[in-house]
Amino acid sequence: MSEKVSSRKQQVRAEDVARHAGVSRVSVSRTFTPGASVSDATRAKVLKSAEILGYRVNRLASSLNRSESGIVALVAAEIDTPHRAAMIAELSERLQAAGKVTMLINTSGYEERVKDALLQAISFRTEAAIILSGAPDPSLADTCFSNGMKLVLINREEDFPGSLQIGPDNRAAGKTALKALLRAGCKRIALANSANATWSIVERQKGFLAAAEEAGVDVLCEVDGFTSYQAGLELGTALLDREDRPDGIFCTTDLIACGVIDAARQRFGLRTPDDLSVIGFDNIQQAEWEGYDLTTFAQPTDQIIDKCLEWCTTEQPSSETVKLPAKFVWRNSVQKARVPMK
Amino acid sequence: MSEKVSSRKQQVRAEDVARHAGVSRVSVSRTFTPGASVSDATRAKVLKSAEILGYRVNRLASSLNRSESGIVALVAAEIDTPHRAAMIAELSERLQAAGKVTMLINTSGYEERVKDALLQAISFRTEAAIILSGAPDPSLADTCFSNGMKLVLINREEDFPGSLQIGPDNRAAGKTALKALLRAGCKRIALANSANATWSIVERQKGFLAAAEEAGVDVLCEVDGFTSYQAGLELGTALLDREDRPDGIFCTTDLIACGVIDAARQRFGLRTPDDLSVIGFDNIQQAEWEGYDLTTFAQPTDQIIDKCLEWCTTEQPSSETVKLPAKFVWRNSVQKARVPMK
DNA sequence: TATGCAGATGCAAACGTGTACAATAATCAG
DNA sequence: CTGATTATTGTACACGTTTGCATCTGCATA
Repeated sequence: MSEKVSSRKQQVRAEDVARHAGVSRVSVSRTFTPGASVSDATRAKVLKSAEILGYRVNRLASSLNRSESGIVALVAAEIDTPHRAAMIAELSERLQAAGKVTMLINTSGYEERVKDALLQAISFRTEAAIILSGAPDPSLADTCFSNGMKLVLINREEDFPGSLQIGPDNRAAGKTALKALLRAGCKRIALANSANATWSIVERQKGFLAAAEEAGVDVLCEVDGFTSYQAGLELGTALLDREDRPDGIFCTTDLIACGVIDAARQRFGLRTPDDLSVIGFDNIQQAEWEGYDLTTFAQPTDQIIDKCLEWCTTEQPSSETVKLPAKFVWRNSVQKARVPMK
Repeated sequence: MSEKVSSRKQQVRAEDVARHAGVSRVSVSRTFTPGASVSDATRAKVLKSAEILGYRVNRLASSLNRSESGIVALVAAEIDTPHRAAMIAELSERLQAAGKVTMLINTSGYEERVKDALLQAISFRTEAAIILSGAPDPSLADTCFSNGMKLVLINREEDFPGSLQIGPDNRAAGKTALKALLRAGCKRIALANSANATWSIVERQKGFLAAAEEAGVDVLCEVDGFTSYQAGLELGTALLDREDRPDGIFCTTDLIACGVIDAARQRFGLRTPDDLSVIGFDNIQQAEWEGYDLTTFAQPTDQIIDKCLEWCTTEQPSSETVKLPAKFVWRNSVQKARVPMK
């Protein structure tokens, strides 16, 4: 039937344009290839015919004999989380500006899905895969490399040869958080973290606890639930319900911090910063909201992305681990300093 | 130099696998093509060799002579906005489950970028483009169709032949919002909306105002800023600062509603629902947070996506406009009914 | 006029895969 | 054992590009 033919032939090819413009097929290709040699007259004819016929270069086909596909894979879980969403928004924006195309691969759920994601990326001959959550099997990474793909791990610092590992200096931030709480005069200091936390989130906890040990102060640790607002509510409730109620809490995530603040306000009638000092991490949009006004750490998103793009566009990039300082953002969820700096 | 060769030849091809397994190249192709005829012995050999060599079918190449690329474009602006992010998370998840691959195109900024986005989608022979914000030029849409691409417009109901237009029934929701405020006994009713609102958001406003006129009540209209929390803060401040301070506000967006509630609480010491009733729209995650506990409308996300996928996988789908009811979500930002239902 | 040169164009061969068709091997009924 | 049927494999071409090489044109230089 004719339907079969139409569903087969419906694409406009370079040859159609060539025939319409009365030039050879290669001239069409050259017209759309920057730096190729075509006369102005030919180019004009081609462009006009292409416009009329609605022709667009088939990048699937052109990727075949060019070495670059122009596609970059973004692998991430829980992409509706504020910080993750902001990261993806920025990354896709910048990739686009750099002439790349982003393929989004959602890996929420099983950890196994990172593997499937990378296999998919390989299938589409992605130039690079930027992994925002989780980490691949080393052998799988090798398969990526052997197919000419670059690998970026954000927020992972494990030893992973051949890739770029980049993220904030989580330990240093944890340390800074403790100092800030001490300087605010907090006497009973606590930490609220999720039991299902990412590697990088656990690093923040470690940095915080290490600094506490160094300073010789006890820290009340409450670890439970997921990295979510709801977990924050519960963690906050558990902490504030104690007899030795803490007066300073470091939350490993802004979402948790928001939950803790709401628990304090709605369930205990406590206010930040007067009754309770709270510090978060990520600087999500809600941290700026008037109801929270959260003192927190801003992820060095811009610098991370800068480095990402630069590394990915390098010809033969070498393995690299980059730790960038997270900027401490002073707002109003922590008591003004009572203890003077020495 | 050898580097040039390696950067050229580094991809593992079906032919390499064939040679390694001692079979013909087509047998490799058939092994990875569901339903093709290969003997178990051959398939086993091929799979083993493929595993060893790290071979993956090049989908760019296979898309050339199959008619389907498996790629679906997601076109959206401001993808770090809570509702948008949730939508993208769900969509990418479901597309993946349906065996599709999602290409994310960020169109924040100029309206013109929707055009570039679609041109890019055509270049990659995307099977469909799902547009979450903005609308394309009709002539451009035709180019899409002539290249065999399907078009879905979410949250647009303009007449757009050849595409699926789907979204919540915004007018009906506006109407429901007004009734709810009246039933709560509100005397001075207001509407808070952004001056840069989307088409669908304006529909909510129209529905609300139409219902008000029908009921013979005056509505205080405050329209300014962007569709953001900050705009909500300012709109709320402006409204609550008036002599005839409103006691019921419909916000066309949850983000605006959160801003209004915070303005009430932080700047005027007013609480919902006692001093003020507030209704939002979108049912973003923050609406559920204890500090807001916002009564709002849930977008029929699941049904929208169901319909999307079904329509996109239909062979020759016909133009269709679908309006789905938005579910009213009762929480605690609106006074309990003082006026009995009649 | 002959020589060289640069720009424009065409031919043919890739890129890596899927599939119609023909050819071969295996199976089975008689 | 023969012919018919089926399962498997191989050959050749198609998909829509880009690109190396060769050709051709026009033009300035010696």
